Amino acid sequence: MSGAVISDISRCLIEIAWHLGPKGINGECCENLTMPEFIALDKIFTTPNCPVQDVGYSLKFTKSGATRIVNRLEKKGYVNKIRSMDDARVCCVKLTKKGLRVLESTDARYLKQFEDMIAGMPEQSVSHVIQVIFAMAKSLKNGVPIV
Amino acid sequence: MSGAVISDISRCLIEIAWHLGPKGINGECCENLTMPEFIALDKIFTTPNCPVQDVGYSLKFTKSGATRIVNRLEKKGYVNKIRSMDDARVCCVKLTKKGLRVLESTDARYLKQFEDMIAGMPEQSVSHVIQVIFAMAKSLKNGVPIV
DNA sequence: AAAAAATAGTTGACAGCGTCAATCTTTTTG
DNA sequence: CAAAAAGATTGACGCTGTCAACTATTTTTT
Repeated sequence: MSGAVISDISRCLIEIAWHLGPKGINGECCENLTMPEFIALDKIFTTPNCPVQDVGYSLKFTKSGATRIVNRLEKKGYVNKIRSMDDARVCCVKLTKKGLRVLESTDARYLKQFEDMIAGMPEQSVSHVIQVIFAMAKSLKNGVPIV
Repeated sequence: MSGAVISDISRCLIEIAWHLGPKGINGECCENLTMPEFIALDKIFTTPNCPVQDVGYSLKFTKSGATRIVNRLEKKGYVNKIRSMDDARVCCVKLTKKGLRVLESTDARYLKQFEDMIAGMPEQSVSHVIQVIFAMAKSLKNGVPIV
């Protein structure tokens, strides 16, 4: 790979991250959720008896950051915290009905963005793009944390 | 497209944005630059006599946000502001040597990330993935601003 | 079994960041 | 020339995550 291609790849990745992610500090991704809040909600949804810290792990936040984001979600009515029966140090975070609803119904923004993006790249076949996106997401999710 | 695929696509896009982007509020993307700062620097690099507001446009910041980020870059020694000869209202922002250097030498993190990502998706051909990434970035960059 | 260490979570102080609205300066318009 | 518009800046503000200290509970040591 030539130097030019390398820096182009960097720029492209940054471009993708920036446009797909929240803009500015108050960028909302859906309803009144920021992107980290959405990710937290999804983590809570997919983790049975999710401890507060697990939310932090999936966001790469410190444990106090985890507490704060969970508290924010609780204040917004999307989750509840319940002391674990097995270990009284642990708080199990659970989605409320409202949280489940917002999670299930807020793919709209990203789908729209996907459609706009696809519309701008007619030379690519949709199913190819979807394949690559799926593979990228899977690889990034499982990958070693970035230094 | 089925509902499941739609929500999968949303999750994937969020995953990609999150892992490629800065984590947490102080997420740095390279040296001591945040991702918006890097984008600003790149914009300044590619725009002759770049006015402060242009930086804001490319980041979708307000003009005061633009002032703030340019000031931050100036404080870090990456850019200089010079009053325009043609129009004294305008500040031309220019890269310093240090700014040019950081811009030229900080593709490493993203390249590493790209390589890690590629390594995690062996079923995809590298050139194919690069094609899709380029097309995605181009489409997102030119696309209509996201609501 | 008591003491020590580890673990989960919380909180106050703090700093970074972008917005808003007001303001200043310079340029353009009518 | 007066009024409006445009570029940039600034103070106040709110949101967000970190750090370090602290509480409470559980596990390990001895």
